[in-house]
Amino acid sequence: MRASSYKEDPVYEVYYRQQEALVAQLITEDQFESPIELIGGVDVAYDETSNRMIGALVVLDAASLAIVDQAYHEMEITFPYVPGLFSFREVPALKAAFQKLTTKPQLIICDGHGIAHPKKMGLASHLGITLDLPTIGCGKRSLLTPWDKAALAMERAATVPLIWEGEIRGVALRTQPAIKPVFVSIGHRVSIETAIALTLKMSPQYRLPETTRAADQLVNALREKLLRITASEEEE
DNA sequence: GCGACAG
DNA sequence: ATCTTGTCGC
Repeated sequence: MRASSYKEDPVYEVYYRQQEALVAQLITEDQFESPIELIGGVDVAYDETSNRMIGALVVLDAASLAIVDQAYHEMEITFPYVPGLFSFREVPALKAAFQKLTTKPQLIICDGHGIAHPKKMGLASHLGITLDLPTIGCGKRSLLTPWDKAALAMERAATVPLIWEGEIRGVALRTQPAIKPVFVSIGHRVSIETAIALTLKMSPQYRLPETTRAADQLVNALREKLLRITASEEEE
């Protein structure tokens, strides 16, 4: 497991310094009231043509997986996609969506990493600290490559650690037998054990957690609506 | 020097 | 992320 180098673009210096300040507030152990019954999922969609984005947050009942509440926020895109600074792009819209919720979740599973990030400040950690809420990072691809693919057993719940600078920053986790794993890490105020257990609980049937799938569906429906509006304005 | 690089 | 045609399988 090679500890790859991580380059910081001097252009974004101020944001890297901000990440260092945020890491000081990071909590990597369970700190919440049990039981967790309401879990949130997030996703963001983009329309580069209109330079607008939609952040969505869906709240599910952890036992039934039923949707309890949902909210979204549309706004201008204000930050480019830069690997390592992803959270600065998505947090503003997600924070605004969170504030519109009637029923707040007790924890959020994010579409992106937590501390499985070169500076331990992926989207999940940044959002968790911003909202002061427990969060789990659950990405579709690892940012900390490479990982030991051959060591990951085929059965559901199999894991293999993601190592970075000699530390276990997260795990590759198979949520379904023989299916490509997801990459789970501590976001904020949860242990890795809790992060894995809740990710599995919320992924009874598909590769991705139901929270992520629900947020994904909402954001795609909203995006279609946004594109129709953008198109009709261009006709005028 | 080039590549790799969450969504 | 978004774009984008077909294709394989339950």
